[in-house]
Amino acid sequence: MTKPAPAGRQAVPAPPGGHGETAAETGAPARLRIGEAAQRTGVSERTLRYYEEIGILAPAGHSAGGCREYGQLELERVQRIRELQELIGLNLEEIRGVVTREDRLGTLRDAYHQSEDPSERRALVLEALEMTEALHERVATKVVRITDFRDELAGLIGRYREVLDGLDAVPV
Amino acid sequence: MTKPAPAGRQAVPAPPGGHGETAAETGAPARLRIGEAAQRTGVSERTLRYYEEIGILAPAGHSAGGCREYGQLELERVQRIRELQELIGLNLEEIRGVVTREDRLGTLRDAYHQSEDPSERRALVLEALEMTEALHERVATKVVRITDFRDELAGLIGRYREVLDGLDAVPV
DNA sequence: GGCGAATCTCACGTTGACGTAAACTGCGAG
DNA sequence: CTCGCAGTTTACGTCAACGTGAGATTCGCC
Repeated sequence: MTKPAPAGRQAVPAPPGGHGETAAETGAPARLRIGEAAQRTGVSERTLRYYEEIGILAPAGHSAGGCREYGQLELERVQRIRELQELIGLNLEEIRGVVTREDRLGTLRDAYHQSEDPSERRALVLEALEMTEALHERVATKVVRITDFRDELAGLIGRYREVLDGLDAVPV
Repeated sequence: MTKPAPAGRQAVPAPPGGHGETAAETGAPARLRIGEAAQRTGVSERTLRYYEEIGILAPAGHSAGGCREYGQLELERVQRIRELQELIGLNLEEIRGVVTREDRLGTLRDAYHQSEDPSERRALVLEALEMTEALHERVATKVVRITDFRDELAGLIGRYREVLDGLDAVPV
């Protein structure tokens, strides 16, 4: 990581497209190489390669020479991964479970899969639904706990302020 | 960890005191040895020793033979540490910063320190206040982000349900 | 087509937070 | 007194999630 980058909540800036030739013109959805992809997402290049290595993030494609290329989808996926990792506290193994299930579901939307066995498609959606519900449950619990904790801190701050006022009332 | 223990939100059960001899009688505030302390807090004995090793949790005292003894305060402190660790995502180094500052402030409450330099006491409280405010800020940000994420998941669940209903409408 | 910057693929190193095994000790029951 | 258990110190092992070169390739600009 060369530049820490506020790590805040700015959305991943879409790949360039300076004036008019965004994607609809070129057909190619504006790909980034690993260096810039790393900068935009705020992770290291090594991290992107590692994510690929363990199978949670594949580049959108490769250049003729073999350089990884990432599109908007992949950048957002990195954000998703980081969110699950830092915010929820999942490890990459658990994250793999989440994203692969989402991927399998994503293939459903592709037209050439519409012909598949309907009951199997139902099973896929159901599986994704159940996993999402489990994740939601987990997150909801965490929201409650962390909210409580925040309020405790607020109370603590109030008491500190009182003590401080008490001390100020009796100056040196 | 021998018994996983739901890891939920039950308060740390106070050390025994079977019938009437809680603490006011014996003078000693009901100490536990490391094995039971570990069980009650849901961490391993190694973890308790490790916390001591890195200076974030000292046992209340030792038995004649050198066994560590933990009281209610220490058990709660373990919970606090785990909360900061798992819920907020602080590492033990950061946690050390939090708890030691709280400790230094805690000595203020001890009567025999009332005589200290008032301006120094003010500085101590101020320091703890500022650190707590910084932590509160950090936690508040996290609350917002994780709440958003939870709501996103809820929306996702809704859409999955719709898709599923759509599939069910066209039975096999 | 040449050159410096960016990427590539191994492959070993690191760090935090413990796990785990070994050898020793204190102590209450039988 | 001995057995056995819970506890102690010391020290090496582990695992995830990358960090960090080394040496070979590729990119893109002059």
